Amino acid sequence: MAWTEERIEQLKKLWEAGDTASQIAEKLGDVSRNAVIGKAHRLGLQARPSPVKNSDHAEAADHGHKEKEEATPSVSKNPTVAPVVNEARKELHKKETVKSVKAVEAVAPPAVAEKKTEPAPVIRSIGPGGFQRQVPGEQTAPIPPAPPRRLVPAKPSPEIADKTSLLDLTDRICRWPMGHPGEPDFHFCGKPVNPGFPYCLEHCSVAYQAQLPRRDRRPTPTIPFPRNRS
DNA sequence: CCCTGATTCGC
DNA sequence: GCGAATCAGG
Repeated sequence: MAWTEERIEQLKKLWEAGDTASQIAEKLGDVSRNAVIGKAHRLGLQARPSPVKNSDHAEAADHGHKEKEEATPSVSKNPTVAPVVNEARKELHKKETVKSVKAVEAVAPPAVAEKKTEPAPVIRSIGPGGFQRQVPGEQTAPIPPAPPRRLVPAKPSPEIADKTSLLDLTDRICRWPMGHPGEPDFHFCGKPVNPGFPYCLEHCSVAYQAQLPRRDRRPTPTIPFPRNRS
């Protein structure tokens, strides 16, 4: 049966009232306990005391502490190590039952003071003169800004130096693109233009071709519109 | 063995 | 998104 509006409402109410998942499942009918739990999680309902979740019980209830508890003081608190330990535990649980804890500890190294401090790579843009700009949320200037006395126009790299860039284009020089936009050596032809055209003679011959008679033309291939998958 | 909730993962 | 299967503690 589907999760209708009403049933979701009942689920929320009963779950927050403290009913167990199986009780809720029974009251709603036509759903399993697992379905109730799954739905509750998907709805984001608050997690309630689970027997599996809290493994801190070692420190709270000290009475009758077994060697199992003293062997694993706070391993499950370490987020980087805990999954490994749990995985290893699952593996071992099938074969040996209890005493495997020490073996597990051997498998998982004592977490040698992992990175406590995140590097937190801050991306800053570089202002003129090479000083680093602050990012919007930043409170203190990261680097003492020491701009140079005056700004010198950067020289183009030698590969590009004699190439015709976008800024060099006039209506008298050929603007036929050489290479592909975005590539470092992209530039324009730059030769004198064929008067009245935006390109030089050579590139005009490429750009403008005589119209063939209709019957000799190749049909324009149809590019299929890509299916919109979701 | 029952109970519990949490998590995983194929559908 | 759904929920059976599974995990794991009480």
